[in-house]
Amino acid sequence: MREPKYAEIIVDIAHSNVDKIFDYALPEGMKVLPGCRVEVPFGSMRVEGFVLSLKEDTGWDREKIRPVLRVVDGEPIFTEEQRKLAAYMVAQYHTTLAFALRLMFPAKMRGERIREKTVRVIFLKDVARAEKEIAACYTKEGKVRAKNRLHTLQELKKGECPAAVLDGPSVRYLLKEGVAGEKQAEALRRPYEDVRPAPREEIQLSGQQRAAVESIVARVREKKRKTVLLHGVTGSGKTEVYIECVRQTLALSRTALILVPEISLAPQLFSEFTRHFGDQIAVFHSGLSDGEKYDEWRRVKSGQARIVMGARSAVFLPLENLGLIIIDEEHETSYKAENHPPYHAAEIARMRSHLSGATLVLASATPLVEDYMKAKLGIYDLVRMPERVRGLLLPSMQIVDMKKEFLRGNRSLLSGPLYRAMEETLARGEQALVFLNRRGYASSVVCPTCGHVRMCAHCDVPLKYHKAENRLVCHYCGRSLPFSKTCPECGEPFSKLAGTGTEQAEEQIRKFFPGARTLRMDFDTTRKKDAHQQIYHAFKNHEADILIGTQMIARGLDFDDVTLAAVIAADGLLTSGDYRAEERTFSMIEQVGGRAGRKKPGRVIVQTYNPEHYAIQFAARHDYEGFYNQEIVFRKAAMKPPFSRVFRLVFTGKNEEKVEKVCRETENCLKDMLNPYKSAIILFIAKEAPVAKLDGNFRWHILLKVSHTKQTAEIQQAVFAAWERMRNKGVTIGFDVDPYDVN
DNA sequence: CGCAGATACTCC
DNA sequence: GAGTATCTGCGA
Repeated sequence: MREPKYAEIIVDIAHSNVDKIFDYALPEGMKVLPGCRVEVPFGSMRVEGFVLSLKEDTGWDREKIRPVLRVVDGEPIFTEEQRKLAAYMVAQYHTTLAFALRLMFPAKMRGERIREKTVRVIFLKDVARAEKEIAACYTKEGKVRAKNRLHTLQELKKGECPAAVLDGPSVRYLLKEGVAGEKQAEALRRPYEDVRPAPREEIQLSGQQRAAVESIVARVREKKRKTVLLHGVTGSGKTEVYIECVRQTLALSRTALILVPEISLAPQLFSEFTRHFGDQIAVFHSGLSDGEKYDEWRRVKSGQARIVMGARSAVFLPLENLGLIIIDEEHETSYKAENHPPYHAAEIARMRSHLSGATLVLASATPLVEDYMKAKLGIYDLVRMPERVRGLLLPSMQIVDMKKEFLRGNRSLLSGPLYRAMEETLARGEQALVFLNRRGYASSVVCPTCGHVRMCAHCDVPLKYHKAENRLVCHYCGRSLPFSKTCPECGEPFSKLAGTGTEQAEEQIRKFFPGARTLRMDFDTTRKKDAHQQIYHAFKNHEADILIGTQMIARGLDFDDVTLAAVIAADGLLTSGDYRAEERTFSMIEQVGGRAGRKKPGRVIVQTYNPEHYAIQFAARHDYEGFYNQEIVFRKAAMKPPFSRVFRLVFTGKNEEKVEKVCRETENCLKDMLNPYKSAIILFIAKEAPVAKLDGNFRWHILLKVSHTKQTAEIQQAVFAAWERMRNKGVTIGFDVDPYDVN
């Protein structure tokens, strides 16, 4: 075969103007493969580009062809599978190929802003002389007279050693004498170095767990491209099932990917995996340092790591010969990216499973209704684990009507039943978990005279009061200002705090139970690195009796002594306006409740102003099936997803009139284009966004709800066309499909 | 006509 | 993304 002379290249500029293939000439002798990056001249610039393929000839005018200047990567940095994934995203989310390819490797690799870390390593060159040197470290009487040198020699006898941990003068001496040599060696930056494999115990699987493993592994073996929905109640032992499935997948010489909502919130899942698989695991999430990301990526790329555990972004890692993808807590919202592009990790995983023949497992105690529907329709295979391990029962649930509490004159956070339950729990020396989905001390500050609510100067949202700092904080842009009681509108010297957050909840609980030790886990107490882990371990070791927290205490945490879990305000999510509100309420109660009674019988108390609400009622009975049957009827009646699809365009900019103008123009433009699809359109509105201003930017949006028909894809293309036509007018336009958040 | 600002096209 | 060519509106 003749040498290829030309390369097809995508320049690394994320702009639709240049989102096409460019041909470049390969200078004689230049070695490059598809998947490598190269540097090329582009107009008056020099840019990085991705080589898509090589060819012997070009259809372009030879005069116009310019040469590749330099090869950036000796080896491809993305696989064929990843290229197809990127192409899939271009079609689904109307992004550019360059942008999609950037998701496939750590961002700092662009422009070669990160490199391998090397350390100076010292090793023994002359073992015989080293022995002599060791002998010389002792006096005739056998006393040590050169302690540092002796220690250095003894360390080196065990094997080569980084210079940084040895005594400098001794090393210099040994090098000068030719006893030791030095070299540069690569050092991998590893996250969680402290979590090391421990002797592993044999896993004893229950019958239910064994059945689940067998049906999943059978699909891995057959390379059956069918998604499995693993519906296992909280405490049904999913971790052991994952480990056993991964073990058998590795035994089939294939690799495994485990996605978790947030790695810091899955500490025991991670440590269990490390215990079993040690260095074969790579960890990947946005919290890693750039160096760690780069090195973990390379460990995956090189095949050193055959298991990946990571958050959403890990779905793009270059695992070859993928056999199994597990999405843990598949109902979690963190799997959805909101933009750039607005992908859902499960969608990408499904595509990967299709491309690689890997088995995709979606696991949850409370699956998304759209996924459960697919299981019911036979599109997914359903595997159930309805029982808790060790014969434990699901905790008993009690609903408390807060309207009645209010009428009785109880204005505090804790209802009578919850107060008594906490009292009993503490008396038994057990632990309680209190969930409240609002952080800070108070959720708004109101003037009792004129009714003025303190707002953020940059966002259209009320400020929250944080007592510890005595400041008003915006939970959207993060800005804060010192708190003053005086109303800035009317000068009234007092103000009223409304709405209880976790900070105040902790304060109230401390007042009620002065002897109890409390811990709080929310955004504010977990800002520091490893703070999650610290609070988790402190509570697990029973260094506190009550844990108060937001969302983050609802997920996969495992505490043996927790026998009471409380949901303070179950209505919090019901009023969010999101079409998933009911589903999220159900799953939140089930998840929080699932923290109770994992080793001994537990109970759950749910406080609400809507005790009759079906989401709360079904959760109280642990009846997912019942909830699903009701919810799917409502979804269908209201034509909500999965019976429809929602497209959203968000317009943001500093100039209020311009934002509105561009939004209205887009609306008109779309109106014409959507004419042929009138019958499929359920909702089409263009208006100011619910949060009309964010971080100084004004916001408008277009919501388009379309029934699921064959035309959905065409309508999506029309939305993309309108988006394309309206861009570059000084207003940023964001796009989202089936948004989780329409604020 | 002259000029500025918006818009369109090119880059292998 | 940056540089350049082309169009459009408007005062003179």
